[in-house]
Amino acid sequence: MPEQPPSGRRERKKAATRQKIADTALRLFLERGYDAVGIRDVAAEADVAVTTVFSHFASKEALVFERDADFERRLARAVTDRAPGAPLVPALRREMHALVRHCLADEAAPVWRMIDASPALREYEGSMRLRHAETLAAALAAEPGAPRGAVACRALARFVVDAFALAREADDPETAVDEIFRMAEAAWQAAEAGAPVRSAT
Amino acid sequence: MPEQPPSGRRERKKAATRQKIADTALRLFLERGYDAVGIRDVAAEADVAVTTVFSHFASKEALVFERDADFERRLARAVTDRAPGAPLVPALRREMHALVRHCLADEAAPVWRMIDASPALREYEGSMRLRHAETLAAALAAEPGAPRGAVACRALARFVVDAFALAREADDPETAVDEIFRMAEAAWQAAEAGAPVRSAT
DNA sequence: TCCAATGAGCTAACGGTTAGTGTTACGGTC
DNA sequence: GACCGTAACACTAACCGTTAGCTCATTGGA
Repeated sequence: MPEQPPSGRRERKKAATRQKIADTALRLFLERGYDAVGIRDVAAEADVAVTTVFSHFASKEALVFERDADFERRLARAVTDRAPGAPLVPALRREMHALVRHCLADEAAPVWRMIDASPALREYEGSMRLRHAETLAAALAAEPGAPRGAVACRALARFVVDAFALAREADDPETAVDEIFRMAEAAWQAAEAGAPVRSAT
Repeated sequence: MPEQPPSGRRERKKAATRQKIADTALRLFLERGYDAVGIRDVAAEADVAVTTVFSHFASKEALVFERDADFERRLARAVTDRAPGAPLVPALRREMHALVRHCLADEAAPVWRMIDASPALREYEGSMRLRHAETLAAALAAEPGAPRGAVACRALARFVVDAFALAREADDPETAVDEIFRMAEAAWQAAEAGAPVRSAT
């Protein structure tokens, strides 16, 4: 395990720089609008070089979604860390309720308004969620009880992350989550019934 | 109907220019690789100005997906133009089979290989399909028989376009389409049963 | 103490995209 | 058949996100 050696000031400084960049960027974006702020503005305001920004974040859009690795982790854990024998889909539904509430009611509202206003950010979020769906699909495929095919797992995973996007835009997000998960539950059962995963003769 | 007036040379020339740009671009992309060809190369080879390229196509990626408005239309028509009383989901399934076959077996193979090789193109395809899903959702919502809520329509629509992406990547695309549409059928029925669309007392 | 690693910086560019400004050629109208 | 508005196209010159290539300096370990 050659992993912990650089444990000290170095790491702290790096993390501090990263945080400073992210905070500055978000502040500027909210103050002046995402499109009206350039990377060079962010770098200048955070007092770092442009290249430093890109050494911490892969793209301008990534500055906005700095915290969204949580989303990925929480969905996967809702599957893997649930009580033994607990049903799968309801566990995902509960987690999704929490995620939607979290991003919808919070002080996070201005951020989401900004995202909705920018096509670039919406597009970025879309492909980010797709990556999240693949992670979830992997977790589903690793489920011991009642295994479906890989395709069914990926389909359900996409359905679940789609639920997030749809609920966020719905008039009544809570109801929308429940509605979509009724569909997800049915789809998941149909995948079990219909595709015996080539193990039965 | 203020729509047909400019029917003449003007339109033909415009269409010809557009086609020449698209053909040139696709040829260059396939010859040298998508990333190795710049917009300036395309413009020069098609003997037009760079700004002309962008007056016909919204982005570099759009040059590759020139023909994919078909996809959107065919899905929507599979819903609206089917025989009266014919079941919805099987009609979509048949159309999806045709679409997958069309893009998979054809001489279109090199194009799809190119798309799969480029993150930019994959991302672009993703958000394009999302737009297609919205069109399909609108068609579903306009269905007279057994209306579901808008959320259910959007959810099914996304499920259907996701089917395309998943089938294209699956080992056995035909079987994958069938598998996913078994799930879709179940989901659609669950949406009917569960959400009475606030018309029953 | 010296070294290797690595974070951060600078300069300069590349490539997609857009404003701004003309210039033509077409199509409909008198 | 001359006339005018429109829209396609061209050209220049940039803007902006992103990257390459290189150097500097701090840090942690030998």
